[in-house]
Amino acid sequence: MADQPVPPAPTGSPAPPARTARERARQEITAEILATARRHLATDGAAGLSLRAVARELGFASSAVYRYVPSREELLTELLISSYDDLGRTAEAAAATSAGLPPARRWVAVAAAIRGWAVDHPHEWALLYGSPVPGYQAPERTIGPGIRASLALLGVLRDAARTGWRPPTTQVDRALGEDLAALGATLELPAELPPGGLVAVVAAWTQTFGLVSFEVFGQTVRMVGSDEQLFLATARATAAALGLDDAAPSDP
Amino acid sequence: MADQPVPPAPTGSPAPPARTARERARQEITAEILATARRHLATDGAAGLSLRAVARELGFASSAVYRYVPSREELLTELLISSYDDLGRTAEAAAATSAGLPPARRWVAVAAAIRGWAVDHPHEWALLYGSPVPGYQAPERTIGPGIRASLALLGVLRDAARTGWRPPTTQVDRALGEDLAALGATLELPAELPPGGLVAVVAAWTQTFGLVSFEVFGQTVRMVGSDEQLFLATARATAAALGLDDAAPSDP
DNA sequence: GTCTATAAACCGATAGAC
DNA sequence: GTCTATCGGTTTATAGAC
Repeated sequence: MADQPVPPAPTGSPAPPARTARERARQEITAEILATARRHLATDGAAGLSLRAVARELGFASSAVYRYVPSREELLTELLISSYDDLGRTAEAAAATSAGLPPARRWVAVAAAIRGWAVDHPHEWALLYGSPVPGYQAPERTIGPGIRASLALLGVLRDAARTGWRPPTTQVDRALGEDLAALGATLELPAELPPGGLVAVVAAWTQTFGLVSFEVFGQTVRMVGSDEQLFLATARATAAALGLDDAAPSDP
Repeated sequence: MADQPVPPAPTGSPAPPARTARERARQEITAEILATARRHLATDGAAGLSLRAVARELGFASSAVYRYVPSREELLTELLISSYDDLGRTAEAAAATSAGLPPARRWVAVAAAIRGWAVDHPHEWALLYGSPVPGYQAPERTIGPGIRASLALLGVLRDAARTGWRPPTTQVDRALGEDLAALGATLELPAELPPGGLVAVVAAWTQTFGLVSFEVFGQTVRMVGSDEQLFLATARATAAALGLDDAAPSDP
């Protein structure tokens, strides 16, 4: 559970100009609060997240926390965003690393990266993809980070589509077809890709995230000996169902 | 939210012998407690379920509840089991009703029944398939009811396999192959069905439940106009990926 | 079988002294 | 910027009278 201490320059840029010692301390303490809250997710879940408990563990009064975090709601939002970003970075890294591989291999690689993160951070996965937290409504600004991992996974298909891949298609009515066409545009899939092909994409996406949730939430417990092997085999099956190439293109 | 009052003979058997008025009252109050607790899931989630709140709403002292339910844990277990059973019955009914249809149609019918139940009972779905409740470990006796819906869905494949259907197969190593063979036996799938074919079955299963969870938990919000149409199209795509017949068998 | 009363905690949020 | 104190709630669970 060695959480990274969330360095002062989270965007990876070369250290912003200069900051007062005051502000640095502020950011450091805020980061500590977030890290502690993240740890508390494991024992109490998102619904049981308590500012007081965080303060207690950090050794200061509950009221002091309010100097850094305006409310419990905001703390939850920050947790949500930083977790989405962490998962998103992981998925994007796998997509980048696998850039040269055949599409089917890339699909499995990115899916496996998402699963790996989930298994390493089960309580954060629960925060992101589990039951909604009662009384909490995620604000709009969580949407961007929230789709990063999915975009990274589906980016594999976007890249494959650029070199001619087409998914199997399903018959859809006009209304759904239009919705799917818009969705395809958002994913930057080529316009030649028929809306009916997006159905298979949605199926593959939900298969991937669905099995991860099943595993993390204990639904597959003791079903097979190695959940990882089952996941990988399933990801390969889904890549095959999508018709993705599993071998390098036939140019020498 | 008209919950059924959980009739005294939940197994459907022809009303057990005779019971004292005492016992009847006991069961009725217990059922009322359960129904109220189920309603509370909507506002506070499973993690926030409170015996006291249930007692307050029912108009008696908190300590009185302990005459009917031994603990909060047990109440959660009863909720879990009765919800699993309710969903299971729904899925089984769809499987029975669709018995004469071609396998692909049956798959869609049972999947749609599961989704329908989830949309009608989102908070119970969250209890069954969402984040684990912190500090609560479901006892063994929840497993039986817990797999009813999945068995009903996969029973469509069992029936199809009896008339010759075979799924697309995926290469698996020996260890996973053995695990899958055992799983296939549990599902009463024909022994001729190769273990590598079980991978596609697992994928189809996780796709179905995964999309339902995505929808119920708000992950697909505003993605398309009709979540139901998207679900149905995806279920058809999954049935096609499994290679299920979509037309009646070719005997006159 | 239901009640009151109680123990021994917990929570978010704020006021105001220092 | 941190503290104490406080408001106004909340909880599980038990003891013991009726």
